[in-house]
Amino acid sequence: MSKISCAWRGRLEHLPELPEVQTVVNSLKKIIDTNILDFNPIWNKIVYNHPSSSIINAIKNKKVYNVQRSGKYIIIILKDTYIAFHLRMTGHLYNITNLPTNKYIRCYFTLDNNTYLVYEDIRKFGGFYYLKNLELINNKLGIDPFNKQFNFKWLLSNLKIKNRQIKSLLLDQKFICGLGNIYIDEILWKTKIHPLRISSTLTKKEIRLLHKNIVTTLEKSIKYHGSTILNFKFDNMKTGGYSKYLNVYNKTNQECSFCFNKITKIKVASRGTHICRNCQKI
DNA sequence: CCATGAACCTGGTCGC
DNA sequence: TGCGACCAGGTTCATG
Repeated sequence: MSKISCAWRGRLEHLPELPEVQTVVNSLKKIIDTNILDFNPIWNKIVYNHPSSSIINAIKNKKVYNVQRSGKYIIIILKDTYIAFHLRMTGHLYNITNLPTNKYIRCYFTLDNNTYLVYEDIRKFGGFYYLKNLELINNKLGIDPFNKQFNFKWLLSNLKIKNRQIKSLLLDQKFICGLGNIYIDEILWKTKIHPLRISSTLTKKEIRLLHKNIVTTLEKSIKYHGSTILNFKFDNMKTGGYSKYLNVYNKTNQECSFCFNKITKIKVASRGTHICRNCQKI
């Protein structure tokens, strides 16, 4: 039993943000062109915008055209229909040959290639929207960090017109989509910006570096398949490799790898926030 | 406009 | 050993 709880602890360590969601999307490309034979909503609130049982027939016999990412959403494109999954904190979406049995499976889709698309979630915060178009999702999301229009000029002008705590603003998916608690702490530490700094007061120089660090940090994490443990099973554990590159997140009381001062944990926008008080000054 | 906090959840941890 | 209190956190919503 101790082995199990240890595994679960590891599993909870990191939450899905843009790089993790992109990694999941990449791993689900293999379900493209399969047909959905059946949908089993195990937890009745798994579909955000409908009673889950009411969409079973609508999903049956639909072909998967594509799987892509919008912000932290996983968009599964079916004919005239979209499934927009959000993993929230503890969600896991994966394609597997043998249906696992555990109490955290919230729903699964049976595919016509003898595999299953399984959704597991301890805390039941995740789920999906069943949609006819992506308007609802698009209205929730600001610019994607990998959009060409997300450049230094965009960031400069948009930070200047806001008077918000920089961490709170970067957490806002309607401003920039895809960032979350972990990468924001890392990015602000790298840029030597205190998370409580007001966005409009950042200097050009800081914003230039901030822009660069947002893009490069996400790129590097995607390269290492994120820092989230993906498709967890006892006999086949896939782990994202980025965890070892984290500098401040979950490093309270450890040494800052730049100045060797101790990392402190504070509260910003009601989130646990990790900073080096020496590198990041208000 | 902006900040804060509750609600949604469950498992893990800590203090007694 | 166990029990209550509290924490974690992405997002939405209500409130000041």
